[in-house]
Amino acid sequence: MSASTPPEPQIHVAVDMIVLTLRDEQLSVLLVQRHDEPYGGAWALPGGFIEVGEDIEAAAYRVLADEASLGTDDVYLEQVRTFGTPGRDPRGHVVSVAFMALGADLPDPRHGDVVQDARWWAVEDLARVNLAFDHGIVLDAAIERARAKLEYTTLAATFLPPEFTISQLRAVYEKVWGTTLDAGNFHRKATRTPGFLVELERYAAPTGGRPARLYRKGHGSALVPPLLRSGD
Amino acid sequence: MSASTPPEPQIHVAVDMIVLTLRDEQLSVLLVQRHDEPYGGAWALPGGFIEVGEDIEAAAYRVLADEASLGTDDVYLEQVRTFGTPGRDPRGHVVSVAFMALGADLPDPRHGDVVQDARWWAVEDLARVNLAFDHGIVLDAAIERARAKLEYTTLAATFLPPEFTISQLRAVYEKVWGTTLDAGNFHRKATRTPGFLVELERYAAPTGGRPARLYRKGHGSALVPPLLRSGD
DNA sequence: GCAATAGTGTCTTTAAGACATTATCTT
DNA sequence: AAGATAATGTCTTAAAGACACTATTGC
Repeated sequence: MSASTPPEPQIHVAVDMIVLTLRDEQLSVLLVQRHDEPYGGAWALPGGFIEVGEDIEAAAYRVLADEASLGTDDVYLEQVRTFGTPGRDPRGHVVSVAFMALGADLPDPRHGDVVQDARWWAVEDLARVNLAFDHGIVLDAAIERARAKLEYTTLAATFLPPEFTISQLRAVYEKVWGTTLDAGNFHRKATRTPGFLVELERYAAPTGGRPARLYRKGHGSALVPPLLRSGD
Repeated sequence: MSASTPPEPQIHVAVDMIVLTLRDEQLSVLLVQRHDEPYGGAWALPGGFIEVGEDIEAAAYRVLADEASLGTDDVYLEQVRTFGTPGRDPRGHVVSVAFMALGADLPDPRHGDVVQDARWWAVEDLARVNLAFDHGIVLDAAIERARAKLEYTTLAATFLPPEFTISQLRAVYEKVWGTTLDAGNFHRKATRTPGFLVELERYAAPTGGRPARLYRKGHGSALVPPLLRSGD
């Protein structure tokens, strides 16, 4: 274990990545286990310091590549908020720009060079996880952002492969929101909202029932009127 | 945040304030005129560097006090986004956290110690203004955030004094969105949305017509279902 | 045939859009 | 009284909720 550095008279800028995907029907987030102090043994969001002259988004993609083996095309990336309360990192004043990264069925993290232990955690199970720094708050902000954006954008499709069925799309909403939705009403909403979906002439392999038509994400980004959670 | 050691040459962290209010029936933003290079003579968002050990929000309030004579209770403050493209400030690598600050009928800026020239600009007239740095982009992001938040939150009331009429509230929407709304339908929406308004037993001084009932902001923060711009 | 999944149709309810109408003030 | 502004009411339309029903597969 390396000797702890004394706090320098400098503000450091970092990125924290909240990588979300659906795995085994569960909304899951990628966490890495810390081996150094502070918070040795605790789980943390993948992150890293921004270098001088480096763009914030570029740093975010760099961390995704280094710590999650994810490329630019694998995820949708969006800034969530910047956290900079002085005491949040005991080593010094660290200002962190939080990003959420959403992707379809992302792979298990490779162990190796940079990261020792990294794994997906179901959001549902996070109460049992000891999170480093203020990462619990950061995580909550990102998850709430993702949940809210499903309401008024077409972002749900980023959790799915390029071609998908309406049932899969509905499952995204249900898993991310933790609710159930009426299949018929959801079908109507999804197919009649302009720009949401592009109907294909192909069908998914049947799974013990009528084969489902395949769709692709449409070009629209807004869902007007929105699809509200409130209705349950 | 977990991996590498921070680099030597510094990244500076700043806050940029987008202070919005309604003045003379127009959505307006506070800008300060620069006297130093770079961008000497151009107009810029009020802003300042964060000091080591200083909270980001605290820095935002400090800038509001110094450059706009505004206190904590005068405005609603919300983080918008963080801008950090390396070339945005020719003097070095500056990462700026943008905040929007919304207030009711904010006063003219005092000239003096810190700021030489500061004034309110109608958002409508901004096309004619030479803006420093990337402040045009920052400003656009904040204005769009404010416009969007009127749709699904009760934020419109922050542009008004504690007690206000429904017509004044409607005017907020109309001026911020640049649209007109049906008075009757807006009245229905405002009064029947739970948590939006608290009805008072008092009336505004009549202005050549039936006196308008006074309302106070309710405790709700969300507007469900939202009040969409699309309808115009 | 039956169970399972996908998709459509129908009725009801909610809420918005487009007004007309009434209420209460100033002049 | 006329004009202005505020508030309410009514009719229509859009869209969601709550289903029932049909369609197409595997077994």
